[in-house]
Amino acid sequence: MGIVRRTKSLDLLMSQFADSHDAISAVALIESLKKDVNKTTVYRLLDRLEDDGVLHSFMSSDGIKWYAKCKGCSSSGHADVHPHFQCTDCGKVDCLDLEVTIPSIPGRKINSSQILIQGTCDNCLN
Amino acid sequence: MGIVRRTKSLDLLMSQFADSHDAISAVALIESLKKDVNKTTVYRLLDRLEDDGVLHSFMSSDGIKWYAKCKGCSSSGHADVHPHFQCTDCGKVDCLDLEVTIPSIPGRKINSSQILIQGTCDNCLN
DNA sequence: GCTATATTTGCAACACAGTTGCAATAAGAG
DNA sequence: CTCTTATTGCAACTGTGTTGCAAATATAGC
Ligand SMILES: [Mn+2]
Ligand SMILES: [Mn+2]
Ligand SMILES: [Zn+2]
Ligand SMILES: [Zn+2]
Repeated sequence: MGIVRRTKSLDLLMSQFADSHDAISAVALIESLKKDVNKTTVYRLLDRLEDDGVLHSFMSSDGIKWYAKCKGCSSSGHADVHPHFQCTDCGKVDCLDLEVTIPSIPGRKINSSQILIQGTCDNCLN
Repeated sequence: MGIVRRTKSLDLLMSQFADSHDAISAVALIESLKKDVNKTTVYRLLDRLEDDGVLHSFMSSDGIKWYAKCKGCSSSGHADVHPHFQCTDCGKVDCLDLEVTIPSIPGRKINSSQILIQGTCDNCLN
């Protein structure tokens, strides 16, 4: 169930991701679009965009969902796997272009892994 | 705000963690204790036990909170940092005794990291 | 451009994990 | 045993996300 029609809501939502590669929380998206787009629509668009490989999502440790643009993913799968970094000072969350190797675990089959790193971003360090 | 008094609720809760080192979700704890302990009490005990370094917690990707026993932690800090593994077949979640190295990131200070690995557990593989 | 149709949307109501205020209960120090 | 204070249960609440359904609208075909 991906995106079929190019709607105003879709353009408004995607424009939120236009300027940067930072992640944006569903809650923040709903807040900044609330004049124009119903929250149900925001959630539904996010779901479909994730299905399409346009956005990917992850949970922060406080249980809220974040979205960011994919690079090189498609509806057949998310190939763009990477850790995420949350600044505990300013709250900004972004995707890290970083390879973290998960050692294989005897007797278990690993399908995916999510890494959330917390700390202070370069903006907040200075 | 840690645990001060040895209560019946506390014993009942801790007995859930007695037999294994698997993680247990807050939701599952509330369910299995519901005859004897109010859910508010369960949440409050879990908070305090985490403060005391007796339990540690983490979120699974569906946004629910899990708890497991600590090894060598105290109220002054959680030292026992490790990845968690969730079996997508049977739902079991456990702590991995495994060191994963997070490379340092230029311009950022890392304080903590959470790693959640998903796959199939040894029980479900056979 | 118009029409038909399937997709998308908004709304209200809901689900569900977790929290809060407060009065009642009970641990345990003395 | 008594008193103080931590703990508990309850009911009501918060916040994120979901669902059913009727109304709106994108767009393919003409
Ligand atoms: Mn990302
Ligand atoms: Mn653990
Ligand atoms: Zn920052
Ligand atoms: Zn399993």
